[in-house]
Amino acid sequence: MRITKQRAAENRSRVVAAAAELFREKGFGGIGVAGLMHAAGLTHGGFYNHFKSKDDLEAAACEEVFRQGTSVIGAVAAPEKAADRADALAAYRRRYLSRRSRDATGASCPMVAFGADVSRQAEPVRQAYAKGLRAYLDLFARALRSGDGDAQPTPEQRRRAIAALATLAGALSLARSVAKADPHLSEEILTSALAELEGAAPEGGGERPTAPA
Amino acid sequence: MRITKQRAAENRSRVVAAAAELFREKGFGGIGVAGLMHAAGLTHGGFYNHFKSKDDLEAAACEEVFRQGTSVIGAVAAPEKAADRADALAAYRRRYLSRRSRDATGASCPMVAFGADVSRQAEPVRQAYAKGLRAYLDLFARALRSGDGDAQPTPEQRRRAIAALATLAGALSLARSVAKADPHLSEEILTSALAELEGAAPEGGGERPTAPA
DNA sequence: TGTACATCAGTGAACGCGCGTTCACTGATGTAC
DNA sequence: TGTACATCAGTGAACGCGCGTTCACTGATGTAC
Repeated sequence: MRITKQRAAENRSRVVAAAAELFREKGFGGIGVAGLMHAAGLTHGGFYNHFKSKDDLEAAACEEVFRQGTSVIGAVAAPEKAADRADALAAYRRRYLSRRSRDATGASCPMVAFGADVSRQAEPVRQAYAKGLRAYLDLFARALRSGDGDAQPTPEQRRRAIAALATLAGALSLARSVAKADPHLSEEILTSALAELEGAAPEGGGERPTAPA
Repeated sequence: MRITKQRAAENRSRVVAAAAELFREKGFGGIGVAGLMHAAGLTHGGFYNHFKSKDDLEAAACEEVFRQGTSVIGAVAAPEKAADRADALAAYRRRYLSRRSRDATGASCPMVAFGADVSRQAEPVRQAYAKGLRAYLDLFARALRSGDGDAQPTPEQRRRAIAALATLAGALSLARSVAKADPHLSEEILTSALAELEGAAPEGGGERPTAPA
């Protein structure tokens, strides 16, 4: 039952998409080859027509997830005017630290979904992850540059981008880890981190709300 | 070959200690019952004399790891004088965001080691984790209170404690995830987060190094 | 204190199960003429 | 354009393996007298 080359490529994409969702939701070890193929509407035997191994798919899924992530943050970094970027960034923070985003584990950002596991995976997965994170951080730093022109972010802006990303990812991870067992604490974590980031005015022009008057 | 009750209790402790280390290093799914028992110098058959299930040991290991963590942060929160706490906190941050701590995966803080996985584990594990995190956060907020007396931390100090913890855990997690594939980026993440936290002066009395003069 | 026996922590073989991977097979697609 | 055949994506059974868990057994410990 040979099928069209185009159809085969679509099938491969569906497997990668299913993996991108299910690996984030259940972890790399929490879903098997058979389950992934089934989620893509196929049987498990054909898996090795598309991928060298499960590791290979993990790397492909990692790339796919970062591709989505960089697309989102790319839109935040894109506006010409600094004020527009600041607005986009503020909206991004609020979305990132929302209950909706906390509970959408299958659509999560890769840093939170894969963070603890990626260093335990095979080398191609780690390479794909590192490459994705570099791209993501470069864009995030660009989103923080303060001028209206095309200037690259300063080292100071890059430093703050890294710290802000650590706070975002750390807070989402903490909030998610206690979401079921202590919803109140989970909420407190989200709102506290958000308040800190708003107060710290990552766009470089604002001031802390609690700063001495 | 029945053994002393005291010896049996010591054996149980050794299994929990091995699990606390190996679960952090390899993840809950990365080490099996047989491997854990072997690491404690026993054979796997006796496992169920001490624990109801692997889940049960996971919860016990989680408690153990938080017991260690709260002991460390408790020492930071303990000093009577605010300046002593500030010094202890600064030392804690530098230790937490060091290469040594990044590479010591088996001795890691539970937020980074278990963060992504804990919400996928059985309920007792999530309960143990949530209880541990509450205790840890309470102490961390106490470490940030600014007065010399016995005063509880203010809501503002608690908020900043949560945000600082998110930054610490997020940065360590990011740094660890790219440690092998991109050591330079890993280092940059550690130093950037540390600089941001030093600048933000979490003890409440300092000022940002980049604040307008 | 000494004796007799029940208890139970530890052992290692065995279980059923799900995993990643391999394989012979199918039959529509792609291609050579 | 039509025909003949090689290709190869997909199927489902089968593989070896490691996992969590169970079990009959051992023998020193703990206890009742």
